[in-house]
Amino acid sequence: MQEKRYNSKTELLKRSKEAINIPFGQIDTTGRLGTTKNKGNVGQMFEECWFERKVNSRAEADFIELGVELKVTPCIKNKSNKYVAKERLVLNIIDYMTEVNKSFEDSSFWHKNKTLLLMYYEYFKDVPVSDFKILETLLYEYPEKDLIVIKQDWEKIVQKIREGKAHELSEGDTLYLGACRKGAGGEKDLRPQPYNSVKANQRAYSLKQSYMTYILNNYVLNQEKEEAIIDNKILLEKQGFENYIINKIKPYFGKSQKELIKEFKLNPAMKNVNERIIAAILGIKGNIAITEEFKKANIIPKTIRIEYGDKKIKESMSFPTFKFTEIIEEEWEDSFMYNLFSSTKFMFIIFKFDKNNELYLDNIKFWNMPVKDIEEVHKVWAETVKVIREGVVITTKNGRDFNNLPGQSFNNVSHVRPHGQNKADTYELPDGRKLTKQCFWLNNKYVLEQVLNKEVR
DNA sequence: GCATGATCATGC
DNA sequence: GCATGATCATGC
Repeated sequence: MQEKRYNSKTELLKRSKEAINIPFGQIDTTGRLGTTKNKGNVGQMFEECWFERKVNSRAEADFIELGVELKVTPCIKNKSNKYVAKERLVLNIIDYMTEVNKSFEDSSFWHKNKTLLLMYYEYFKDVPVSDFKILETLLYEYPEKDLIVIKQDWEKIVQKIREGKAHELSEGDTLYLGACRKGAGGEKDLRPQPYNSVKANQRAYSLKQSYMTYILNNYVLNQEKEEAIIDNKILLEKQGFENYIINKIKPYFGKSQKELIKEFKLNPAMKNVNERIIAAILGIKGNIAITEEFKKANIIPKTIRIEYGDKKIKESMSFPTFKFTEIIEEEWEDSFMYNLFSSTKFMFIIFKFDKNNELYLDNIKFWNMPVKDIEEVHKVWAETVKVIREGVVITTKNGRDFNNLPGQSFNNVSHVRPHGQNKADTYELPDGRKLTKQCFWLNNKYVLEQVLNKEVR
């Protein structure tokens, strides 16, 4: 096959846009779509059938003459009928052995993925791929502000490999550019790393799902921009994202909640008053969670209140409820909980009680769950699925129902407990009975240990 | 005091 | 109407 050449990025972009709204089945002239389960086949089909290029696995960008990498990527409408990226965008596999000797500018990531031709298509469950259509396309180059963060993400990933910790890499370590697992994770997907004899899971660079959603909303669908926190690129470059935020809040450490409420003229009755305080300090009007940077990086703020003397945190930390009939259909690697803990960074807003029981702002800590603890959540998840499949055993004592889902004594990291509005707030079990909505919680002791960075058990 | 169940209150 | 953060209640 004679490969077609594209003379300019404009010509390439124009060609990509001509594919909008044409069902994939009409574009696929080589039968690539229906033949394999290879997830890459949509991209390969476009490369071959639409752009008339040979499919390859070079370290170079697909359109080598223009330095443009082609990515065909799915989006879906979420519950609120808004378009979101369906998944992270997986880029090239990280060769731990060679990447450590490179600088960002000559890294394999930058070499191949400097400019992306993004083609977003809408994905529908239970609909054949041949019916999918391209929604919109764009040539994407990282905005300067994002590139600062992406460089820092890359440094963080490579630093971990240099420390002999490639096996501890996690998507939650970084903000926009992640190191996501690639392959099933079994023995055959283990790769050598240069500074440790322990083999590490194969991982690939990826743009986080949250970042892909951001691109979709802001550059493809041209929706309204979110409020941004970062307003000083030079400081950001110098300090890094986390320290940039921490340093903005630091002058207020040690101030009492009362003082801060007064200073920022907040309504003390607001249930999220602690988060409002931090938002006010950062100079933003809306919620921290919906600012541009927090959405892009999938950072969830969580307020934590520690009893006097660092003794304990009263309550465990809750997460969204799950449907019993849905969780039993999940695979761990694609499960909600795995995705949550492997790709989310949390911003812990730490308040402490002093000896007069007065609450004061103590610290800010960015945290993501270490891989070994994600494995603990895996155990709780697996037990939960097992109990639901076998039929939840409910015993009633003094008018209270007790179930055999994994409780706090089952595991040091996480447990499952009710989380509904009342007893009538239920989901159906696979056998038709109804049970109060449940969710995963992080054990209060575990959270305390992570926040204080020491053993408390 | 802790584990576990239950439910309140606010805001979207 | 419901998700979510927060908190209370009970009994071992």
